[in-house]
Amino acid sequence: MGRNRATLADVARRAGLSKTAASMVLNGREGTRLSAEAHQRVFAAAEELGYRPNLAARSLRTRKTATIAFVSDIVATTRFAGGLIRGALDAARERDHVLLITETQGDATFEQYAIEAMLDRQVDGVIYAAMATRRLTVPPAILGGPVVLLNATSADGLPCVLPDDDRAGRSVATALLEHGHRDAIALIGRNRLKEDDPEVSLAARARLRGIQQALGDAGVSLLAECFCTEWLPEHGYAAMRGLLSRPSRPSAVICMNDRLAFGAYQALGEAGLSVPDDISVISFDDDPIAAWLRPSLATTALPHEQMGRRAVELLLDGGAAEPSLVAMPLRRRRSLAPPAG
Amino acid sequence: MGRNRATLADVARRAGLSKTAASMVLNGREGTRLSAEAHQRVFAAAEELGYRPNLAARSLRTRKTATIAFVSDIVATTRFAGGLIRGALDAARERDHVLLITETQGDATFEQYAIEAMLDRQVDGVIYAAMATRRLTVPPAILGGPVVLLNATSADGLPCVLPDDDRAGRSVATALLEHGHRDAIALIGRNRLKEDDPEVSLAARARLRGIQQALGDAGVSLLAECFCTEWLPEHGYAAMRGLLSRPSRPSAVICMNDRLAFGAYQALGEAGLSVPDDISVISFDDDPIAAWLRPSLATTALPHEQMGRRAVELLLDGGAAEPSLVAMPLRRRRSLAPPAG
DNA sequence: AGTGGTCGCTAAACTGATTTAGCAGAGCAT
DNA sequence: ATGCTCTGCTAAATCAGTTTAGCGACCACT
Repeated sequence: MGRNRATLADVARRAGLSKTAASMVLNGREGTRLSAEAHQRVFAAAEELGYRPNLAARSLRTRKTATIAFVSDIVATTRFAGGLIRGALDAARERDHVLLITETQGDATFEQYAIEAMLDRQVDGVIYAAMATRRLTVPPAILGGPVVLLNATSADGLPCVLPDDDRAGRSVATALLEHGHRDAIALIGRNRLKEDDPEVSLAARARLRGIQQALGDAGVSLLAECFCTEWLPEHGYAAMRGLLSRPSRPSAVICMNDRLAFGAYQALGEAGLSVPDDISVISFDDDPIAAWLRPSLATTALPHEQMGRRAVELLLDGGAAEPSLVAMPLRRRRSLAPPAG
Repeated sequence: MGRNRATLADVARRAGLSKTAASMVLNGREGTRLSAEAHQRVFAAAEELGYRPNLAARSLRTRKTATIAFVSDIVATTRFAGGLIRGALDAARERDHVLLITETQGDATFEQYAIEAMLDRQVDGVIYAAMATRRLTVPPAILGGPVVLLNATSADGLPCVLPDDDRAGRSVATALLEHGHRDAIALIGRNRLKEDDPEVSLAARARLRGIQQALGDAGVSLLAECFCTEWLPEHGYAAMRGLLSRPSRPSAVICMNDRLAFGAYQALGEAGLSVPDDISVISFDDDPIAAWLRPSLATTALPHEQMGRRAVELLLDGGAAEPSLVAMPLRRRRSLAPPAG
């Protein structure tokens, strides 16, 4: 790999100048008194030789590697992670940086190992990402340099990037109100653990609060709230069946995420009910399935790409200490309609 | 990041030995004549100082970085990619290596840039991954060192890792035969472009061939074959509606991937037909939705994790030149039953 | 003539590791 | 006493850059 690469010494020799001169010219150093002709010769020589600096050698002296560590618990390899990484990659590329990615799988030994491996490679900073939006404790080893938390916060007040779940909750509730739903709105996906323990989730509480605020402002209260032990399709299915067995059927349902909504759709389909004519459905995340469902599912998108991008920007360009909240856009789709009758 | 790290010189000084001695001891060099006591002192000093070698410095000398480039067109950030990366990460970790990940988004300029960025960092080798299993042309820049193609082949005969779609096709067909389906099996997802142009897809042709062979061996031929311009839910939906409008209804349907099957489920649900009592369904990929569908969808899993792992093994441990085929396990689920009546 | 400043450039130190070449001392045979 | 080998260790070169310190030539001014 990369054998036979021309070195700075080669360039200097060809240009008939010293390594010093070549280095300064190629780095565009101000204030050197090298002649225009010297500049020409160096650029020409570099061009002819296809010179590219050896970054290992450079970083040995400068202590900069133009490399960022992206450490995540498990985010790197899930469907939710794609956007985070893509946004980070894009922003990194724009700044001539590159990403060293690892995953700890929630294992402390792996984490320790991963962080050491990154630090040994002299990364310029660390992005520490979590799959579920939550509060976590940052391993002390990475506190020696720049760190940004992605989809997470910590007690240390480190810079962090979070989705604006609170506002998303309000958008979702407001969308239903706008369609005329009022006193027959049900909620699927209440979960004490997620709501009460910030180390488990920050999203559940924020989404719930947003929903409650928007409904409260409109003088509306929820018809029913279903608790779910997990936010998976099967739980949404069970919850929806529960709702349908009650005397008063809801006109609209808010699901705490799209997978619950997927399960809810299944239950509605089996019951012979139509979305949105009988019941409107709206949720959170904008999982790919949301657009595939029939009818397509209205939801608020987790702005993964924006978040990944923001994390890199915060890390390299510096930024505010308070949490950087990224808006979750509402995707208006076919699952919304005014209440029947 | 990593300021104040102890250097080898620090360790040597503390041990009362030369850098040479310290280096040799810490690298476990055979044949040095350093005393047992010298070994002790070096290890103790390294331990006390928390010494970790600076890999930039080491690689300057050794031309090894213990870093692998993972370059993909778009795989890194899609739901399908997770496993590839995870497998690669695991195998890399086991060999004390780390992954530098980039995505080209199919853009030649980005690709050029990404590859240069990796080579500038002296990576030990490149894994070049594609989202769709296909044949591609490798950029010449990476041919200077070890390369492994992941989910792709090339005309250059480079080592590559592919899913065994042919065998998966046979598994799928065989599973239906085992359930007693014979002359009423339909296929959804024929696509000339995918089948005929290896630069678009290798999977379509291989899956089809596997299916045809297994059915042919049993003396069975397909009841119907539906062509789809893409392999998305909407196309599966349309194809299934088409099938149901024909005089003879199939007893089982093979879908070329799970997204098509998802669409087919939707059409079946609307038509009031039951899976698997009225029609069995089986497909390919083992997308997460396959397990979430009701009833759960039988499918053959793309062995992403295994593939990513294999790529790293091939790259670092060397291996056969012929394509390394990874088996696609059959996931037997609820969507299979004997034909009705 | 001597002094000082600017211009255009370079030698050498430095980064932190690995590796080559070789030195000092002990033991042994001649 | 000399030469030889073996043991246990080290000095210095090397990798490919960046950076510091400063050199020689030329000019202007007193």
